[in-house]
Amino acid sequence: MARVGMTEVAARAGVSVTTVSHVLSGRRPVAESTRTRVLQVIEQLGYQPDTLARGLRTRRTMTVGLLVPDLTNPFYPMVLRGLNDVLVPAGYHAIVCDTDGTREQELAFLREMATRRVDGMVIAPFQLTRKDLLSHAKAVPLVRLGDGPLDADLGDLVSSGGEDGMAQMVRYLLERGSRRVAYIGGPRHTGPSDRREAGFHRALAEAGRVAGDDLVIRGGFTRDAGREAAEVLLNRADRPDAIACANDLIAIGVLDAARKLDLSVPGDLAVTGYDDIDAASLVTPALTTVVNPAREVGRACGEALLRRLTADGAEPYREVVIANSIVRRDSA
Amino acid sequence: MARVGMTEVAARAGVSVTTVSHVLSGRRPVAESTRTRVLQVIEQLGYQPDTLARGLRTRRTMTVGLLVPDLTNPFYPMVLRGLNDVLVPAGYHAIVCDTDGTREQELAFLREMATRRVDGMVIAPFQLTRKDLLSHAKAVPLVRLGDGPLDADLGDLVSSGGEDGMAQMVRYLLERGSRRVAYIGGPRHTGPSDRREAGFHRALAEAGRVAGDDLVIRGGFTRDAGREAAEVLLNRADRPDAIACANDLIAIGVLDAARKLDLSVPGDLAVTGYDDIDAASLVTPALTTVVNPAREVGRACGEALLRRLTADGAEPYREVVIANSIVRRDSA
DNA sequence: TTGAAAGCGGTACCAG
DNA sequence: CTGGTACCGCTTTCAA
Repeated sequence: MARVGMTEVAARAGVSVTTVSHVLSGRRPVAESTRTRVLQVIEQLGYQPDTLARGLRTRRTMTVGLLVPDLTNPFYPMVLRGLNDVLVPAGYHAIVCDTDGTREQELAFLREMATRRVDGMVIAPFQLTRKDLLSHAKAVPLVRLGDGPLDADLGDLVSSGGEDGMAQMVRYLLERGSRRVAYIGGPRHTGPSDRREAGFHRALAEAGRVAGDDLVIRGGFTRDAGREAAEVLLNRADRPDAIACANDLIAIGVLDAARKLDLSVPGDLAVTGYDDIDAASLVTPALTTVVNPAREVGRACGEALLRRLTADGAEPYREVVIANSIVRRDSA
Repeated sequence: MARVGMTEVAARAGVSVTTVSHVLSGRRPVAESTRTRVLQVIEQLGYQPDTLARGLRTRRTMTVGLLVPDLTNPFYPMVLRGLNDVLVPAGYHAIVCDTDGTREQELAFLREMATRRVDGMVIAPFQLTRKDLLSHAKAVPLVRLGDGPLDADLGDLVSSGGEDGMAQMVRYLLERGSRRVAYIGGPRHTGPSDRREAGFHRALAEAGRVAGDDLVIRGGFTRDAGREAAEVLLNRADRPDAIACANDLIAIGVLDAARKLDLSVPGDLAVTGYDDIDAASLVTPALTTVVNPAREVGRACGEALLRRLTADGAEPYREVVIANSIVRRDSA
C-alpha cells in the first residue's frame, strides 16, 4: 500500500508528470480529453498530492502558526475558530502553540515555526520583546493579537480595543457609585494587561481621580491569581468597593475571595471581568464584563494574514480594532 | 536577508554538505575541530534547517494531527496540553482540527492531514465510521480518543472508561434514593455518547430496573442541547427526579432548564455531569460529576503515538484506560 | 497542447 | 573521518 506519486499517475495516464501537475494546478491549459483521463487515474489510484514536496518547491507551506499563552483560557479556542473560519477555506491550516506564557516556550515555538517555514503567524505574545519579534517579522507575515503596542515593523495588529473597553467599564463603575475602584491585571509588560490598565487609569483621570499604587495589583491571568490578589486587596483596612479585572478568570477568582470573606457582590463589592467567556455567565453572581468577541478577533487575524499572504505588492501595515461592549449582569 | 542553506554553511566552513548534515544529526562521528567550526558558522549565519526538505527525504514530518469535535469544549484544550507535554519534547508539533462535529469536516480534515503527511493522528471522531478510518489507519498511526468501540485495526484507543464512569454515577444516584433517573446523551452513534449510555443502562439493569426509551434523550454535547432536552423531560407528567448527563455542558443546560421551571436542585431534581471541566465547579449548584482527567488522557495519547512512531518493530495494539472517579458536589 | 530537465534543501548511500 | 551524488515528490522554466 505504498503511496502513489505523480510519476505513477503520469505513467498510467500515458502523459508526463508536467501534464499531471498542470491538470492539478490549472496553471496552463490541458486538452479536455487528457484532463479527464488524468483525473480518472488520480481517482482510481487514490493519488494525493504531497503538500510538503509542493511546499519545498513553491516555498509555501500553507501552514500558519498560532501562538497563544494559554489555550485553557476559553478566549483562545474561540480565536482559533475564527482564524480557521477564514484560513481553512483558503487551504491553510494552523499549528497551535500553547506557551504557558513563559518566555522560553514562546521563543522555542517561534524558532520551531521558523524552521517549519510557516507562511505566517498570529501571535499573542506575553513575554516577547520587540527585538525577539523583529527578525521573525521580516521573515514571515506576523499578526499580533491583543492590545500590544503599535509598531509597524512588527506587522499587523488586531485588538479589541482593550484600553477603551476597560475605560468604559471603569466609567460605568464610577457612575454606578463606586468610590474606591481597584484594578487587578495580568503580568506586567504584557500587551493586553498594559493596555487595559491604561484604560483604567484614563477613566479615573477623566473623572478627576487617581488610583494609588495600592489599588493596582498585577498577577497572572488566572483564577488563582485573581483570588490571591483579591485577598490582599480585601484584607486591607480601606478596601476597595469595586474591582475591575483584566479578564474573566481573574474576576472569578475575586468572586471566590469575596465569598470566603463573606462580602456580598455587588453590595459590598462590585466586580467586573473582561472577555465574556462562557463561564462569565455561569458563575454566581453572573459577571458584568466587557465582551471581547473572540471569534471576530480570530477572523480579523485570519483576514489580515490572508491579505499579506496573497498580496501582490507590499500591503500597508494595518491595525484592526474590533469593537467591544459591556454586558451588564449581576456582579456590578 | 535570504535564508541561508546548508550549502552556504558548508562553503563557509570549508566542508561538504554531508558533514554539515552529520554534525546536525549526529548520525556519524565528526572530528571535534570541524564540528565546532561548523557549529560556529551555523550560529554566525543564523542557519536554520528546513524541516520540510528534511521531511521530504526522511518521510517524517514531525507533525501530528489532532482532530477534535469542538475545541470550545474545555475538555479538548486540556487534552492538547497533555499531548504536547509528551510530543513537543520529542520534537513533534500538532495541527489542531476543530471539526464542529460534522462529518464533512471530519473527512475533509482527515484528507488534509493525509496530504500533509502527518506522522500520526489522534482523533476524537464523532461521525466517522470504521470504514472512513480504515484507510487512514493503515497509512499512519492512529490513536482514537474517547470511548469508541474497540477495534484493533483502527489503532490504539485511549479512553477514560466512560461506561464504568457513568455506571458508577448512576449507581450513586440510585443509592442516593433517586427513583426515576433519566439520561441525556450526545449524538447517537458517537463513541463517548454510546459508551456512557451503555454504562447508564448497565447500572440500571444491575439494580433490577429498566429505563424506558422515554427516559433517554440524545442531542448534542452542548449547553443548549442540554437545556432543550431537559425541557422535554421535565415538562412531562411523570418527570424524572434525576438526570445523568453525558457531559458537563449538557448538565449545565439542564440546570438552566431547572431554574426556569423553578425546580430545586438537587431537591426536586438531581443532576450529574461528566468530564469535570472548570465550569462544573463554577455553576450553582456546583456539579456532581465524573472527573475525566483530560491532561492525563492527552498524555496517554501522546505516549501511545510516540510508541508507534519510534517503534522498531510493529508494536502491539493497545487500549489505555485512564481511571476516573466521581466528585460529589451540590447538584446530586 | 505537451515534455524534458533543473532544481527546492536536505539525507543517505557508496566511496575514499 | 570526510566527500560526491542520487534522490524525496513536486513545480516551473525552456523547448518542441
